[in-house]
Parts: sequence; structure tokens; C-alpha cells
Amino acid sequence: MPKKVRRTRMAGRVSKAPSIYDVAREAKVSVFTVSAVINKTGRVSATLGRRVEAAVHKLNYRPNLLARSLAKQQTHTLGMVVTDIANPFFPAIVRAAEDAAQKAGYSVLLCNSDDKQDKEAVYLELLLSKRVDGIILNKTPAPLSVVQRRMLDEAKAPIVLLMRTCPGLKTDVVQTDDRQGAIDAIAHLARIGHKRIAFVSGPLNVSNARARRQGYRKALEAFGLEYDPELTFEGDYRIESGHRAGLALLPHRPDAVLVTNYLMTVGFMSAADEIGMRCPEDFGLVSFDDYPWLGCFRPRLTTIELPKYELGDTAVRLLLERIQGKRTHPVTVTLLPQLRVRESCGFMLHSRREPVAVGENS
Amino acid sequence: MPKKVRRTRMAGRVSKAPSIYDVAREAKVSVFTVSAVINKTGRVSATLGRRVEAAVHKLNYRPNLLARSLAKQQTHTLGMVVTDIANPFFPAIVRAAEDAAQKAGYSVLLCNSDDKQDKEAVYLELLLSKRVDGIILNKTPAPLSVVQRRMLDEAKAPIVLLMRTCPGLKTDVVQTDDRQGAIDAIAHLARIGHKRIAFVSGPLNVSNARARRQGYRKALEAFGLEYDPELTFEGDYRIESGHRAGLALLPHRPDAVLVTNYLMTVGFMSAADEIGMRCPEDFGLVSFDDYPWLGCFRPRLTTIELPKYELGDTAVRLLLERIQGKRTHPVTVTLLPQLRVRESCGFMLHSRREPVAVGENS
DNA sequence: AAAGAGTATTGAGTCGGTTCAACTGGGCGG
DNA sequence: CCGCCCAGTTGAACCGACTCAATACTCTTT
Repeated sequence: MPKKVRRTRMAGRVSKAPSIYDVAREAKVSVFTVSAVINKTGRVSATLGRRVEAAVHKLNYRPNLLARSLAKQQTHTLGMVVTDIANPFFPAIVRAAEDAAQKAGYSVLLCNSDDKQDKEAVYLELLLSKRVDGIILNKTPAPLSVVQRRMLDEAKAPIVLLMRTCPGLKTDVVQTDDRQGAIDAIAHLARIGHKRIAFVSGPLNVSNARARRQGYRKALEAFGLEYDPELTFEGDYRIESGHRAGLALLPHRPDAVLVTNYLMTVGFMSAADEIGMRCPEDFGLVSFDDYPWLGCFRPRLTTIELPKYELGDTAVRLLLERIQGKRTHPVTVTLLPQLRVRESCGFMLHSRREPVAVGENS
Repeated sequence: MPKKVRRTRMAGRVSKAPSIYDVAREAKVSVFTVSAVINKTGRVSATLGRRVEAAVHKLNYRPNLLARSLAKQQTHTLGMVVTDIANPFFPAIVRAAEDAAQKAGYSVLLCNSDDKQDKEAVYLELLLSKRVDGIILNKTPAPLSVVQRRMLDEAKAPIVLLMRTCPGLKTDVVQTDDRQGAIDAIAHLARIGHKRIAFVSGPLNVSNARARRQGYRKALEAFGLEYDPELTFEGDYRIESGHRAGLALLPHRPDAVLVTNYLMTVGFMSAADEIGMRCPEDFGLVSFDDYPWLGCFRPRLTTIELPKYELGDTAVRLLLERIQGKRTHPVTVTLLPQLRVRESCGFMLHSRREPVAVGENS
């Protein structure tokens, strides 16, 4: 019977990345000793320590993180599923998340769901199969199927919902106070004298779109303004729907409009252009979300700025707390948006000139 | 002597993801059979096949891709290192890369180097340690150190350089024809009558910045225009440097300026604003790179559009060719940019109105 | 000097897959 | 009726790390 001769790699093989066994052999110690030196776990005498270091350096050894992950049952990798990284809303969030992850020794796998249920499902499965330690999820409106729930439960990977809640999912959530944002926007428009205020919402099966709409209605009420369904349009947060919104709403001659994201504002403006209506002369506009380059827009947009970097940063922070078991109860972090008054809302009392934010790196 | 009883997991353990051994036990077959069924490799009788399928379904088994990767020596993961995903130049590229990768069964690990040599080095090491199958690299200008070279060589992971070449690195490259782009821009400005044409370059230790500058000089020459160093400014592709460029160049009263990326154009415009100079009345401007929302800029920017999506798509295509061993010789793919004439360059002969691109999803 | 305490070091099992060599049993030709 | 071939199936080595239990070695202590 052949004795078990594990690890008898022949020397004459083509150059492959050295393993911990190669290092052990080179340093004439056991693999444990090498492992202990590398991870600074366990006591190792200075002599052996130096021998190991030397061998590591000589062989240019680099631990195989796959093997490490398999053995330790953790990958130090986070999955991040957003609807579309090419939507300018997400890059800053992803950047923040990656920064925070990197700082804590984690990497980020990026996925684009396109807001499609099936793509999302595929990515979630993939991420779990890759055994990521946690997932940041900008959830599709579709509820999770039973098997997905089961899958997510069985995999111990914690999840943080980003900007969108999901009924029945008891996970951490990071979001902006969208209701308040909308209220602030409408309040400003109302205060400077606008009466007929139109509203372009996101898809109403998305939680934040509903919250913004709620804020809109609430604020109208608070200011004694009439709610007119004809001044309302449900878009999908993309350019084209903003364009359709413009074509649909502007003929009704609203005094002003609140468009609930940047891309739809872009479409809305182009529609106004086509129709021949000008902002802010013919209608005032407030948009959600702010960017460093908006200083070059004309008119300069009055916006509800969303703290994107903080969103991504917080998402990772919450995830790490869960991963490290520091917290077992789900929390919801709601960040405050901020009104930035510029020209597009109309009725500028003081023609204040706000230069573009200079020094921004994004 | 205790017989070796591998895989004797007790049943009473807390629920963990089932392994291939659990499935084998459940189906009363060997692990090989399970593996064969799952991967459709090797012949398995219909009976056993069904038994395995049933067990897989019953246990909700999902293969551990870590283990698979370790065994197969391939991770089906690509690393992507960009300077900064929050720079609007990159999202579309990353999106394209992720699309292409996903289609081929690969995932993307995203890294931001901030154009810092040390961050890049850390990420490269990390990616190799994670044994990614290939790397898309928007390289820092700094040359690779000797140990890095060795590292990259030893790891068999192919690399595709994105938008930036690196002397001495014989890898695939995907880039735009930056020299031609600059030539087209200057040619257009010259043809419509501008004489004193200023130039805001990127950091000249970056290959594409040099190429754009080359095109600038070449085109000036071709049109018999004088090259004036005072009309030249070296920026770093970020907003702030564009702002400085504006403050430095505009007082020299150029007829027009070519700004070689979007962020610097934003900064440049804000500088013009501060100084009180207007575009295109006081100076014409052409910018590199185009976005769906530029229709809302005033003036509407004349740009050199860079095929971002195609860049990312091509990068992954090249990488996969290498990974699959279909090609062993490095290639360079150079994509053509395209001049989009709008208002900012000045002297509009026909006041053509170009509406914002509608229907874009980005 | 022997026993005990404590530390350095090793051997070997383990994570969850892949895969090859070897074994089994049924069908078939000679 | 025997032996061969082959499809189906299995056992076990292996990928490259971690880590526990056991051993070897110091150094005290009495």
C-alpha cells in the first residue's frame, strides 16, 4: 500500500506561484510556523521567524487568498448591487463604499441590476456562491421570492439596503430623508410664490419615490395649495421619462415643477427646450441630487442635495458592524438632504452668484 | 490506529451551507457523481442523475465558488483599477466592462487608485493574491517597480491597459485616438476662424495627455498657427486644475481653447464666469468627452466624444481572449473619437439646434 | 537531579470543490 | 463459456491555506 505522500511537488514544474509549503520547505520549518509568522498569530522564535521571512522574500511568496478564504470561511469581499453605475447618482456612493471597504481590508464586487428582477436574482445567487461577507443592495422593487429569502437566510451574509426599503426584509437600511427633501423643495417653491407646482416622481413601486411623493403632497397641503393629478407624472428615474414628463406637464402651464432626480431633470429640460418654454422665466424647477458640474448648467439648478458619499460610507460601516458581530439588531440610517437654492426655481430676490464648487475631486 | 474518517460531519451542527459531500450522502452517490452532474462533465446514468438533482434541490445546494476556484485555479473574476469611479469618465466604461464580463460568466472587482502609485501597488498585489483571472488597468504614470514586474510576470494574469500606455509593458492596450481627437478639435476651431488657440492638457506624464498635446501642436502647425507656450496649461484632469487653467489662460485673450477633459472644462467655465468672460462670445471652447446631460449646459459644448462604452467592452474582450489563450500576442486597439459640433466653439454658421440625446439610459 | 510549568514546533485534519486512476458489472464476440 | 471492452461509478489525492492536539524543548522549582 502506497504511503500517503502529500505535497510531493516535483521541483521541475513550470514556475507557479509558490505555496506556503514551498516556503516551509525553503525555511526548513513546518507550514504552521510559516502561517504563524505571516499572520502574527502564535509564538515563533526570532530565529525561525527570520528564516521564514527570508524564505518568503526569496520566493516572493504571496498567500493565496482563495485558500485562506476557504479555510477561514470569510472572503473579505463585499458585494454591491446597484441599478446602474452609469447613472451619475451611483458613482460617488460606490466610491465611498469602496473607500470604506478598502480601509477595513475588504474588496468590492460591483454588479448592475438594471432594476430587473431576474438580473438581481442572478447576481444575488452569484454573490452568495462567491461567499461574500456582506451585500449592499439597491433593491429592485420586486419582492424577494421564497427561495431567495431562504437563500439569503441560510447564507449568513448580512445585507444593507441602499436608498430603497423592501417590505418584510428585516435588514439594515441606509437612505436619505426623501419625504423631507421633497417638503423642503416644495416649501421653498411655495414661499417664493409658486402656486401650481407640478411633480415628476420616480417609479412608485420604489420606496423613495413614494416618500418623495408623500412629501410633495404633505407640503402642498401645508401651504394650502391644491393637489392636481394632472400636474403629476410618474417617471422611472431615466432621461427619457423626464422628457416625456416635460411634454406631458408643461402644456398645463405649471408655475413650477419638482423633478425627483437628475436624469429626469435633464430630459425635462430638453422637452422644455423643444416646446420653447424657458426656465426659470416660464416655470421654476427644483431637482433632486447635486453635482459639481451643475455650475455649468443654465439655468443654475436649485437642488435637493443628497449626501451620496456618506450614503456609501455608512452602508459599509453598517455592514462591517454586522459582519464583525458588533450588532445584531437591524438599524435604519436616514441622512438629511439639503436644499441648495440657485436660479432654476425662479424669483431670485438677491441675484447671488454661486460659483461652481472648486477643488472637488469628482 | 484510527481509520481516517474524513468528512464525518455530525448532523446536529448549526445550519451551514450544504457541501457537495452533503449532497452525495443525501443522494447516496460519490462526490464525483455529484460534481459530474452539476458540471455536466462525464457520463452519469439517468437514475443517478435524477437522484443527484433531487438531493441538490432538497438541500438547496449551491456550489462554493471559492473551493471551485481553488481547485480549478481560476476565479472567473476580473480586477478593474481606475483612477476614480466618481470621475464621470469612468462609470460608462466600468458599466460596459461589467456587462461584458457578466455575459462571459465573470465578475468585476472594482478599485480606485486615485492615480497614486502606492494605492495602485496595493491593489495590484491584492488582486493577484485574490487570483483574479485578469486585470483592467488605468495605469498610474509611475513605472512599475522591479518587484511589481516580477509579480505580474509570475502571476499569469493578463493585463489590459486602459487609456494609458506604460513604456516597457508589453500588454494589450485599449485607448482612443487622442492625437486625432485633438487634431479634429483644433482643425474645427481653425477652420471657423480662430487663430490664438489655447490648450489645457492633462498631466503630461500620462500618455493620452501627451498624445492630445501632440495633436494640438501638429494641428496648429498644419494650419499655420503659431504655438505660444503662454497659451498652454498643464492640468491634472480634475475640476480645480481646470479652474486654475482658466484663471491663467483667459487673461491672455485666446480666441479659443481646447480643454482635454470634462472636469477641467467645468472648472475652466467657472473661472471664466468669475473673470466675467463669456463663451462663446469672448472665447470659443472645445472639450473632450461627451455626456447625455450636456444638452443642459450653456453654452452647449462642442466636444470630442470618446466611445466609453466601447472602451470597457473591448477591454474585457481582449482580456478574455488572453485568458482563454486564444491569442498570445499583445494588441493595441485604438478607438476613434468623434467631433460633436455645438455652440461653445463659437461662430455657429447655421444655428442648428441639437436636442439632448433622449432615450439614453445613462 | 527529577518533576513540573510553560513555550516553541510539528503533524495532520479541514475547508469544499475537481479530477484521475482504479474498480465494477453488463453486453458482446470468439 | 470465457475474456474483453466500456460506460458508470468510486476512492482518494490535490488545490493552498488555517488550526488543533500532540510532541519536543527550555527553564524553573524543589
